[in-house]
Amino acid sequence: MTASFGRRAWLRYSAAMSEQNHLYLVDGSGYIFRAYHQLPPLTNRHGQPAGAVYGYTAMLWKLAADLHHADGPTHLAVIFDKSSKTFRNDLYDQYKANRPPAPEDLIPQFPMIRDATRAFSLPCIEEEGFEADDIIASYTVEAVKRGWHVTIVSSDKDLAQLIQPGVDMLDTMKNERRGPGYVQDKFGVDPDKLGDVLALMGDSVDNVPGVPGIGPKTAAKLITEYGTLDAVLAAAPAMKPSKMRDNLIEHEGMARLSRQLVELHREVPLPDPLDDLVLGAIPPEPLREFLTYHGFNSLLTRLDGSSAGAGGAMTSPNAPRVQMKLAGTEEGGAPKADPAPGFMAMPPIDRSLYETVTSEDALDRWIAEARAEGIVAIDTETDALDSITARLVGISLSTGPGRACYIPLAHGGTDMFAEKPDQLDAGWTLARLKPLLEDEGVLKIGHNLKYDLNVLDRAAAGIGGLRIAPFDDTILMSFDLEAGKGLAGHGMDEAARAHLDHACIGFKDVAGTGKKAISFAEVPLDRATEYAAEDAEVTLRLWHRFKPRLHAEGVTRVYELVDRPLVPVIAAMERTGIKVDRDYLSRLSGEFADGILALEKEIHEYAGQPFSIGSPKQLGEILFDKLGHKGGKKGKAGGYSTDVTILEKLKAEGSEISGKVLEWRQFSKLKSTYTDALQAQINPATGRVHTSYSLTGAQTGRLSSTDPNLQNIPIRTEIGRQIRDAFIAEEGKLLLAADYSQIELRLAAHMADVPALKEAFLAGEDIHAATAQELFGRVDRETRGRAKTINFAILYGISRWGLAARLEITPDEAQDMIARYYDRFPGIGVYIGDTLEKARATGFTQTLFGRKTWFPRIKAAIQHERQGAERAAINAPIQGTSADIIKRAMARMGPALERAGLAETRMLLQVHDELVFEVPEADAEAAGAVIREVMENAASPLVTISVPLAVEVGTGKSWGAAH
DNA sequence: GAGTTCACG
DNA sequence: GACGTACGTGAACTCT
Repeated sequence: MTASFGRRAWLRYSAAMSEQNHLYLVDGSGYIFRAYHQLPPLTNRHGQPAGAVYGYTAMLWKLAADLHHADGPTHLAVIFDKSSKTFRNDLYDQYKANRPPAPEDLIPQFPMIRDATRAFSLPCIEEEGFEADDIIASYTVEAVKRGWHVTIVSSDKDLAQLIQPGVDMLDTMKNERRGPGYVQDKFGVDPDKLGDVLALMGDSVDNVPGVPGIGPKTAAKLITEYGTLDAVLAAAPAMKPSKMRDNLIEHEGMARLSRQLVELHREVPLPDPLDDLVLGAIPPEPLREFLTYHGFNSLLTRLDGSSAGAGGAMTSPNAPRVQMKLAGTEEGGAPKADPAPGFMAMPPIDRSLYETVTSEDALDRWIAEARAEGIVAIDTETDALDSITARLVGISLSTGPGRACYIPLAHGGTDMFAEKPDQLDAGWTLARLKPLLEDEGVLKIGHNLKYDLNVLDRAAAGIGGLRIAPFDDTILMSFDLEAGKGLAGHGMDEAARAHLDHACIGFKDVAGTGKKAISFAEVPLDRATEYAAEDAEVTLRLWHRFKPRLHAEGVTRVYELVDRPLVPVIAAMERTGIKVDRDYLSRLSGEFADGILALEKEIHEYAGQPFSIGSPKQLGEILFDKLGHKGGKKGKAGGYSTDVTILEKLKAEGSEISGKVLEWRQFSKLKSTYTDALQAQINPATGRVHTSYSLTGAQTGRLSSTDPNLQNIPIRTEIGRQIRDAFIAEEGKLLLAADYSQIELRLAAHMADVPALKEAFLAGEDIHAATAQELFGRVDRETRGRAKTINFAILYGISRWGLAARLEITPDEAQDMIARYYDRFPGIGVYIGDTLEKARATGFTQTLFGRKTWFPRIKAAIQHERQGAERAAINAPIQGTSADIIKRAMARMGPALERAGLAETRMLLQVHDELVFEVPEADAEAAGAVIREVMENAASPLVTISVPLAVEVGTGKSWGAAH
């Protein structure tokens, strides 16, 4: 049989013999966009964007693999839109006119997707002047006439008009089959009435006008009631007077036009006869070639694995079916979301390829290679975690997959007489690398480059320091793409696991842990090379993953204009540090110690026994069990809660021991967290304290500060405030503190567009007093205080219970107050509603600068989790915009000061809405003016804020005095 | 390492 | 009817 029949002929014969033909019509064009948006923006082996191609290929694979299933395809074709102009544009020139142009990195994928189709040897159909929908409709009509089953592979709701007995739809991305019930569920009518419903409701995506004010619900109601669009329009004048009636009459023409636009053209001449669409053996060779070209390795593996046993695929008509079955169903047939480890644009990481660079020639080779590639990832190895004291131990570079090296510089410890491995001189190496690192034509990539910048700049002090430019930072890319999106952090190991499916060698694996831990300088060179070079290669690979995503996901602006410029700025702030008065702190520590001792005695006397006051467990037992105070259990572990609100309450009820415990807590907090800790943090070499800022620590885009945290130095109480006086200026200089006044409320007024609040800010009024006037009709201490609480509650995402607890009123009263606020400040309610709606629809919120924060729990089934996410989502755009603005100010500050001849003014600290500078006394006034100017105008020109941003500036010998 | 408490914006 | 109450952080301490 095979000898006398051609392949196609046989297939036609075999299809005719099967009991039930089943035609699959794939909406190729519709699929491209969904695959593009739903899949990560992968690149293929040639660095071309290919995410949509991969998604599409995987989907075809799965469909073809279903061939053998009872309801699988016997015939299959992929239909594409040929051009953007169709007969619908002649009907209505605005049709699809609001479509944004296809994303830049999608355009090259269109032809690649047609290639994919051909690689599967599948018919690829398109027709000038018609949309894919019309061709699909026409094939459907023809197939139904012949009694075939039809499955339309698409998620386009317009195509749901074709659903009927024997015709269904398949949404492969949601893995959902849709019959008539789907249309009923979703649109409230049968598929044959769907066109009328769509005509009434319109479609903003295709720019089908419809009738204003009529959405899916009303449209379905009308069509159900009157039967057809014509009947609805005819009946309109007789309807009871309403806006809807008026709209139906006024927009009758548009409704009829919309009907034509959504109508599918069902009589397009079929470009290929139905029988030619038969699906049979898929020759493996073209497919293999295609998969190999792109580097779709996971699919390639399946192809090879499955065809190995089916040798005669090309000659035996039965074999191909077996082949595809094996190929496509081995994993339950879900290749579409397969982030297959094999689908890396690059070969797997192979640590045996790394080179240890110990000669000048070898280093020069690597520098030349970096120049040739125009791109190099860099990572430094040191002997400590903090970048200010850490000593440079080695540098790793990577110029491409499998191309990475490690340059040891200080291995073998510090003992100058000990035997050390052969390695290059650090000073010579840095001098050699400097031109490369500063070469405008070579992009440098780091993962948390701020760290490397600090280490390298200090190590290169002898040669005038080191800049790195231009650069990209993959930790910031990760943060800007996915803040809040599940990953705990954005560190290299975690990022490599998440995005490269690769487990890096752990630091512990090379250096050990606990007592046996050794410095990286003690790690043998072979191990050190594997570890360090891997980090550089991983950084480079992460960059390849992230770079195309920045644009595709709309975060280029925040990355390039807000976060990335901050890296050298923050690095410089960390290196500068701030002077701290050790003697003063030591005196304070002593005073606090005395206070603690005296209080301890008193507390033990009240308790009638000694106990550990710092233990909430013991304290709870003393207060509630022994002394009989009431306060109930609260904590998760069943213990008593003894926090400040409880103790304040007890104190107000006359419990003297509670008051003493509060005082004791304040003293011991101040001593252990601040006066003692801060002294220990003074860098002996500089006499200053150098905090470390994290640019990726806070989901909203704020910075965070650690080791020590200089963003929570006391200020609210008089005793705590004394600690601020320990932060001082050098001789002949002053500290200058510049604060944004009420920046978050100002942003809320702008973003929610609240007229009353905006006016108050424009008039320079006391905003809490103005709020009190508006809410309570009078301003005094009490009403202003309440207004202030409510204003903050709004920023934080209000709940009646939260507000009730703060104001010590009932939740009902709090609810009334919230309602009053919404009433007096229209805009707030709308803002909250819109923000939540968008967060639920997209999964993220955005700042005015485009910063995304993801809220995966916004749809959590557990109420309090969901509500927590909602509150955070309400706050994030405001807190995040504020963070963006001060970051813009910081990035511009250095150049602005320099232009003004104030280069000696140094920025030291950032505390969310405050910047602290050290300035020569003589320059204080001029610097204050420049700083204010930069901060107040930091949003523009990127973003225009409709309320002024006010900045308060103060100076003094200490931070305390500068406020 | 989790839980509690408390310092900041 | 209970949930645990505001958003974002980091550090110190206790106890398992």
